[in-house]
Amino acid sequence: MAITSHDVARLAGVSQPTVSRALRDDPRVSVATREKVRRAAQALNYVPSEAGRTLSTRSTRRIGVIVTDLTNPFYPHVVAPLHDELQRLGYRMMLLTERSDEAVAEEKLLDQSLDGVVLATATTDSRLPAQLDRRGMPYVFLNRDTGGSGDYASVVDNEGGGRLVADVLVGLGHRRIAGIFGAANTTTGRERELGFRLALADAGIGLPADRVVRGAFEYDTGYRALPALLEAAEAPTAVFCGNDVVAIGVLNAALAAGLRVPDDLTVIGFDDLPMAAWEVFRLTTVRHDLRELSRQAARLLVRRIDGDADPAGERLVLPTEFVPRATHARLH
Amino acid sequence: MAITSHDVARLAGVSQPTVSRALRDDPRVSVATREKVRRAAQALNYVPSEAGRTLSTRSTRRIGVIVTDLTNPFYPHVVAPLHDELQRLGYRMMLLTERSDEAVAEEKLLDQSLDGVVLATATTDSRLPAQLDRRGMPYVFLNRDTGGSGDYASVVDNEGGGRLVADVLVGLGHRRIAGIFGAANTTTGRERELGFRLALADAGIGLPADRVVRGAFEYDTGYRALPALLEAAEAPTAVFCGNDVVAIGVLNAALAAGLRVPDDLTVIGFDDLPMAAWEVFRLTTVRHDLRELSRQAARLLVRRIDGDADPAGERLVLPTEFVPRATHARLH
DNA sequence: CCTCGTTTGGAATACGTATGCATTTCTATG
DNA sequence: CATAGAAATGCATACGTATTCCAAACGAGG
Repeated sequence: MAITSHDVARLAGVSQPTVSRALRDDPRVSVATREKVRRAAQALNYVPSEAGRTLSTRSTRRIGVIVTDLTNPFYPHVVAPLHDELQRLGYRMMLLTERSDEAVAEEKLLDQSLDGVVLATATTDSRLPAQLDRRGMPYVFLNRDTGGSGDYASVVDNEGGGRLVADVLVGLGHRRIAGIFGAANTTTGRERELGFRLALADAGIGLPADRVVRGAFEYDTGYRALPALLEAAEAPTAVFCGNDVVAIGVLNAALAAGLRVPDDLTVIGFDDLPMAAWEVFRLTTVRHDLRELSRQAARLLVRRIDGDADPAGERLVLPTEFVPRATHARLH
Repeated sequence: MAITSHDVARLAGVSQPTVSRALRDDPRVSVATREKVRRAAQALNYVPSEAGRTLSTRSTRRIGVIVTDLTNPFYPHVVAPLHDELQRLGYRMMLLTERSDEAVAEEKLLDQSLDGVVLATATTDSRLPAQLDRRGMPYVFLNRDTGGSGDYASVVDNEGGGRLVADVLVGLGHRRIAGIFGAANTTTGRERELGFRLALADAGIGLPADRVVRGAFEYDTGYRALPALLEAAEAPTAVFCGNDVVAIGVLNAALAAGLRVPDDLTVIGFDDLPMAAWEVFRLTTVRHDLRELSRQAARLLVRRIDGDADPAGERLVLPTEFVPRATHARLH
């Protein structure tokens, strides 16, 4: 059923190696035969076998992208530019959507079917990076990393972003401030919390335990956290959320609870997903360049594969910017 | 760098074929040597080469899923159950996210690196199915198909769903009704429109051209369509949207235009994405079982690959159900 | 003690492509 | 016209795994 280069060779009246060379524009094959081979390949609808090529060249021109939950709107916005940039660099993207990092490691990453890996949902306790290191598989972190030195990573200035928000909230007069941060085993969660806490501390404001929630970067985290925060002795007047998806969960919970935003509650997100600008939300948030974050990761990985990256590791950090919309207000 | 079955064989003191057999639990290898080989493989962290196996067996146990725009929240909700079901069936999912169907065909689907394909974003004018047929590559349509007979498809009763909505709107007293349908080259768009029109016609209600918009199943389609519909001589009192994402665009546009939903305008979607239930939307819509739709597609494809499917084609149709929430109201 | 059948393992090879090396076919130059 | 050199193509082989076929070893029965 499948058509091989041998079939093309037979039809064109040349040898198989000549077909291989002709189709790859090897200068060693004459223009005449090149044309002849091309026509034969066209006629037979020949497509080179990926497996054969891989086995022969020991290179797949394919890069794996690990994402645990595509349902989270954040990731599609990462995956799309990643795909385009990788394609531009001559690689194909293979999206691996596993529930957990670990299941992925053994079977799929190390079977020589990938030239490199982008880790988009790394946790600080994952054993995956070590496994990849051991097998010499090039990889980069995207958005999250493990916080170790010597890593290759394209990340955001999370700490700076957290600081931005704290400064704004303090400037608006808020004192009873709550935080719904990301999971403690993610650097995005930790760094945003750190920056936020440090800037609050600079202003002499504390963040008591009953005004702090940590959880996955999901809608439900925000949706369920708000009622809990409101039950505290002194309800917060402002909430900083680990990302936009969590903030949107909070906004919906606020609506369910009959709270008006921003009059009764200021809500601030992180990421500035397209969704954040929707009229129903008009979410005040922290922006960073998600496209550039992804493109940078792609380029860094390819540099690493080519051996052109700094052997000591490279950590590319993108700046953040405060985006005022309609979910924050001065405390009255 | 890479460890092969030959390395394992050397360490275990057996031949390479024995390694292959031992790790695949071939009864022809004794329990003792099997254990010996296993330990050697373990010690070396051996992972079989995908390319080598593919070349030898001519089977990849890998299925491609074609989706054009992951940014559209509909698709992640299809991809996740698809991934799980395929995994359950012993296949790996490879997600192909190309802008257009055509770019995909030549290079990626026919290079013998896939055992089958799921088409989730087919258009009626796509040449891709014909190409796959020509090369004997098994495939199924998911959600959308091309409307041809002899196809293998897992779809929704779109026409019935369209009828449901029309009946409800008529029953609520609406007469000036608008439709924002999907693209004309998709069966989902066409069938929902057809069912809607037929049921309206049954009630003696027409659908004039200035109350009809067609466009991609995207947020922007709804967001931009509403202002246009409102400019008509007689503004509609109800809008049926081709899917939830479009409806959400309409809801945001309504908010921007100062229209109250459902008092000023009834809005109805299709799909019942999790997002539709969010408090900010509470979208009245048409539900179908997206998980089952995906699982069914996976099972159908695997049956087709195994040669167990009906050679005349199979078209599995899931029922729809009306989901009343808060975006519809009786005309007063 | 010989023979036959069974069990277990190895040798050889196929899968499809790419590439180093040998070979042929030109062209140009003496 | 002979020959060196360049250009073009073919031959042989490697890549890693799975499988077909064959050989060895072993035990049982006569």
